[in-house]
Amino acid sequence: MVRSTYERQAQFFSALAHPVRLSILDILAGGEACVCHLASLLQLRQAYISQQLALLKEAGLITDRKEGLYVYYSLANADIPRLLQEARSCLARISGDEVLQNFVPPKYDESTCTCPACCATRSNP
Amino acid sequence: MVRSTYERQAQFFSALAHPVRLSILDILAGGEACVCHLASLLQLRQAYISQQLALLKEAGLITDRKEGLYVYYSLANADIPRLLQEARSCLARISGDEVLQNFVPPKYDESTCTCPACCATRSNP
DNA sequence: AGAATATATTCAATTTTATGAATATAAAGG
DNA sequence: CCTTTATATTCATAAAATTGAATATATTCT
Repeated sequence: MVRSTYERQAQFFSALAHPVRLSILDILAGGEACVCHLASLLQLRQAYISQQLALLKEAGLITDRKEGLYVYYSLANADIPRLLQEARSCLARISGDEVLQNFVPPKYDESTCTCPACCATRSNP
Repeated sequence: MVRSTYERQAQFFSALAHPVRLSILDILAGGEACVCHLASLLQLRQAYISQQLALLKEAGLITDRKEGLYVYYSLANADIPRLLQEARSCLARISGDEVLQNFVPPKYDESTCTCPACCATRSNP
């Protein structure tokens, strides 16, 4: 029973153990986003983003909301960004890496996002 | 450069994404321990424990100290237990699991440890 | 030096994960 | 109804992680 608890914890960390998934979580920390938006910001194929989103959702880290053709994803819990930041601080101390210590999630330029949802919003202000 | 930062974070989480490694870290949170002690408490083969320790050390999570035949491992940083606890809380909230919310690392009965180091200490108080 | 013992490493086999490519699904609009 | 379009899924392959077995290393003791 203790063993299975550790297995769940390990699964949780596994879901976080991927650079693209971490990037997605950091973006979602700024608010919900649709698949095409994430694909545009990260410059990755839509199908690939969908795969990672499915995994994050399976892990319970994100939820989704449908609106017409779009599917908007958001963090399942508001504590997640704090956990990620704590982990980064911990890693920074462990490795003595100042860059990591002062790491802040990159600020993507939303105004140049080429995703359909963004483009539609821009033309209909 | 941001990409490589995310890769390092992912590697860090990967090191944590394993039930046995998490168990080891929880034990080390209570103080340093030698390989035979860990093997005895967790009832796993010595070679297997050594493998996991090597991985944790490579990830920078633990350090080691040699003393005679024994090698004592300890946490590389005092914040690690807190991070693990935060992660558990986060997972507990996400999954709504009360058991996990109130999870405390199991208390192993050190007095019945059959490892040579412990046995030697018991006979030489 | 040789034996005993705690720990580390290497190797191989299995399983899991990552990822690209292709395709399916579902909603909206004409 | 048919087309378009955003998203999801399936499949195949490559890469990586897991783990058992065997063996190597290093330290202590006689």
